[in-house]
Amino acid sequence: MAAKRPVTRQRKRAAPKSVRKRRGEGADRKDEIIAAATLLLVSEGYEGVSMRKVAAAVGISSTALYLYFEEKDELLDAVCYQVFSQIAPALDALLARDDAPIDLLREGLRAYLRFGLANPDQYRVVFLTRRPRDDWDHRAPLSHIDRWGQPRINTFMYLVEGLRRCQEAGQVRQGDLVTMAETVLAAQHGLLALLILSPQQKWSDPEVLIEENVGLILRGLAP
Amino acid sequence: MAAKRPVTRQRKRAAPKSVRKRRGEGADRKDEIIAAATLLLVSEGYEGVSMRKVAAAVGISSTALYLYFEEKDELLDAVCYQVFSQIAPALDALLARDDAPIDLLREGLRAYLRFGLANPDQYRVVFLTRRPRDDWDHRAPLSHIDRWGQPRINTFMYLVEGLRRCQEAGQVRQGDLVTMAETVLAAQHGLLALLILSPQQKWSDPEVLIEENVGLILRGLAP
Amino acid sequence: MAAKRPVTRQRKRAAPKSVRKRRGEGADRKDEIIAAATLLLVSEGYEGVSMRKVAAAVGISSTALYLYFEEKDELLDAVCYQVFSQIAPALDALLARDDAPIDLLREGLRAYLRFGLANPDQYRVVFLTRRPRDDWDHRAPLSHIDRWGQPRINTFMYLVEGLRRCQEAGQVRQGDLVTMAETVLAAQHGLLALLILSPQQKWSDPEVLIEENVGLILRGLAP
Amino acid sequence: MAAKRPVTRQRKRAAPKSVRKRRGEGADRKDEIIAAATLLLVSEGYEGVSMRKVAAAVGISSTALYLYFEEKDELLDAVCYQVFSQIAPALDALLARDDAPIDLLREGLRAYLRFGLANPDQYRVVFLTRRPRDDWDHRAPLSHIDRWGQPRINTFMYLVEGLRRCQEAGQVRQGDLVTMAETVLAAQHGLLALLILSPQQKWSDPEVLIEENVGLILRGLAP
DNA sequence: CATGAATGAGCATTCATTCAT
DNA sequence: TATGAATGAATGCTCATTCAT
Repeated sequence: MAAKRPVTRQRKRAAPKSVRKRRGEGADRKDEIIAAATLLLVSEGYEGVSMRKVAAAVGISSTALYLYFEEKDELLDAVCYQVFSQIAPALDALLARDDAPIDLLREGLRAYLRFGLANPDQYRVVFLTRRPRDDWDHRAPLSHIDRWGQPRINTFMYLVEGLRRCQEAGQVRQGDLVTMAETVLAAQHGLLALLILSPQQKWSDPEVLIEENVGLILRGLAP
Repeated sequence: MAAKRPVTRQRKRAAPKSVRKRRGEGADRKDEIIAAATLLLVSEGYEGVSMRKVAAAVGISSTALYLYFEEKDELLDAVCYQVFSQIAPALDALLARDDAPIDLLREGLRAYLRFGLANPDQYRVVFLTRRPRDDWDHRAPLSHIDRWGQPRINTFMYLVEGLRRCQEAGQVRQGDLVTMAETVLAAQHGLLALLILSPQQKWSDPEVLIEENVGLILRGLAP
Repeated sequence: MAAKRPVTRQRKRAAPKSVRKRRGEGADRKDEIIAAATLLLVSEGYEGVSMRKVAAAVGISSTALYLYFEEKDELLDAVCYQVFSQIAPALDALLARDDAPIDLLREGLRAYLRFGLANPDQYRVVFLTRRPRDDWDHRAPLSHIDRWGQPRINTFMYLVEGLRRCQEAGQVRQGDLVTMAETVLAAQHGLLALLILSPQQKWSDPEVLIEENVGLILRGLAP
Repeated sequence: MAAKRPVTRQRKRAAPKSVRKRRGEGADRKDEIIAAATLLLVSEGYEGVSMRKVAAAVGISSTALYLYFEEKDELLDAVCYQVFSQIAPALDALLARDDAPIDLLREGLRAYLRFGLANPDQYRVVFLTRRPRDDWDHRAPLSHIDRWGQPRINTFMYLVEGLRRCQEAGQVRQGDLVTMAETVLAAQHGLLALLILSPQQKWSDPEVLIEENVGLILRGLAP
């Protein structure tokens, strides 16, 4: 029933908007919008997010949305980025601990799955949707500035780093770190994909699947 | 009072159709429709498939679609079934061989990945698309009659069966077969999902990833 | 994993017509169609009658309907005529009895209301719908040939005749018979209109309303 | 309720894209829409009213309709309410007079018929059209707030009140007021229905029919 | 007699987006 | 900064009807 954007539209986002915000009000409003959209995304799912609904939720006209975001996709991007940036601190903290690397890896693997299951819609938007033009690079440095000048954090690199430490500690077999990380990521990603895209299936208990997944990966990585 | 008049009223529509679309040829037409829908599904995603677009692609009126499929979901079902039915024969052949179970499992795992990579669009259609209403049960018996009385083959059960034989032969650790199969499936599915949904990423060489994936899984499953 | 049910779904209508009709069955077929349409009209209401549904109910293609009726309205006409012709015998029988005219009138009034309530959809189609072109004359003779050469019976004239007899017997006040009949008809028609067009209203019990209606009319007509 | 459409609808097609329709002016636009819908309802019947047709008649896009009415039913409600609210004042005035109750009743009965005959289209809209979902209650108090919080006036209750006064004055027979009112309403309604829905019939003179109708009713009600 | 295939018009409603103010 | 008004395109689906066979 929902009408989608006609065709694949060009991103006009090349030039940053540089909204001049006075007294910080701009940013607040923007955050409000993102919050409302996030809520919608979470409660109604991807297709349930429409500009009208977001506007209604915030209490402004839909037109006003376009003051902050040039188009729907930009808003969705913002929502996802905001949510995903929440996982970084956890992984950061993990990396800072001085437990055995293998234990940290295990916890990191669990954390990733838990995060995905806790934010299925965002995960879906970011990782399970084919976007016409995808400007993301999983091999980018952990922390960097993206091509639109936005600061980004690359979760994949946390995994690479975790594996590197384990390798150094002799707790993980030798081999190319990136390939290894890709394989591990895939194994995790697949579980999330199944659980998120086919939620109506009678899968085993998520907690059990998490443990099985992490277990399989760690045994598979053992030297 | 009297009952009413019979008969002749003005014809509303007089104009004869000048050019007719070519007539359909029974099953051929149906296949044509399925093909067009598949193409659309692949190129525009689930939400991008509308009855009108399919009709336009085939070159018939959207109304005509309803001659062949009672509703949109039925058409989509047909598309998926057609794609899916291509996987089974290969797995069937595998199960028939009498090599060591672990070798068959390894080959099966490779075959699954190769099938996915060889048919990325179809894989995406069936396994990487969220269907609002999904009537499919991954735990159904390998060969069974579905609720519409149609014979079905369940690829997931090939995996369960392969694992069972390995377990019996002591080549795979003990544990719940279904959970184990789900975990293995996830690991494979994830690789395909990454490669198919983000083809523009600079992933490692597919053959290498296949071997890494299968290797990780088999080591992870070892007793 | 399994994909979905394929292709052709069961038609709801189970059996295609088993037996071929032989010669002279044409009229029967027509009656069959009328019967099916009547059933639909009654069970689903006016808007629920579509050519497709009628065809499906009879077990023929919708195209075939057009062999018997040039268009939908013609079929509906036939349905109504057939139904309304059922009231004539009852009124005929009434007229033939030799009770006191006033008693016959009373019974006739009741019969009309009961008939309308028993066939609300037909009543609605015939008397409560404004048809673009209405070729009917309430002052036509009781039994006559209409302009298309069809035999017709004019229920209004039963009323006139009933009133005439009462007048002759001194049981009804003097006055123009047609005007009087129109007034009586109106009083009855109005009750049916209310009950039929606003069935969800909490009207008093129909039987009570019938008696009240007939009572009001008879007292109003008294000399 | 004259057609207030101000107008200039001629720019329908001629206008190139850049030329905008004249902007609406709040309530005026709403009234315009109601007027157009009323016209359509009157000329094509309930089923003939579609949002598209209304929009086309007003000269705006069908989407714009939803700016003023949340759904079709809401528009239709507005149409009926607007029409209906024209009857009340006359009856109100009547009730305020202190003539003999029976005389007021007689005048009220005449007034009702005259109103109907003077506004046949509106009468038809409100009382001779079957609404799939009808939220009106003829037994509601004379003046009340309906379920949408709108003030409503219930003409039926004027009749009940008139009858009550007559009963009290011993000028009308005893009996349940509501049933009696329903019967009287029916008798009047029927006359209007006949005259309005079958205007091409050769009915007796309306003035004569009015007097006959009122006479029949009053004699029928006499103690 | 009958059908299978097809059509164009129509339905209510939702969408992202624009633009003058 | 914000809005009210508006739009074109799209959605799934049903309708009466036609026409070649």
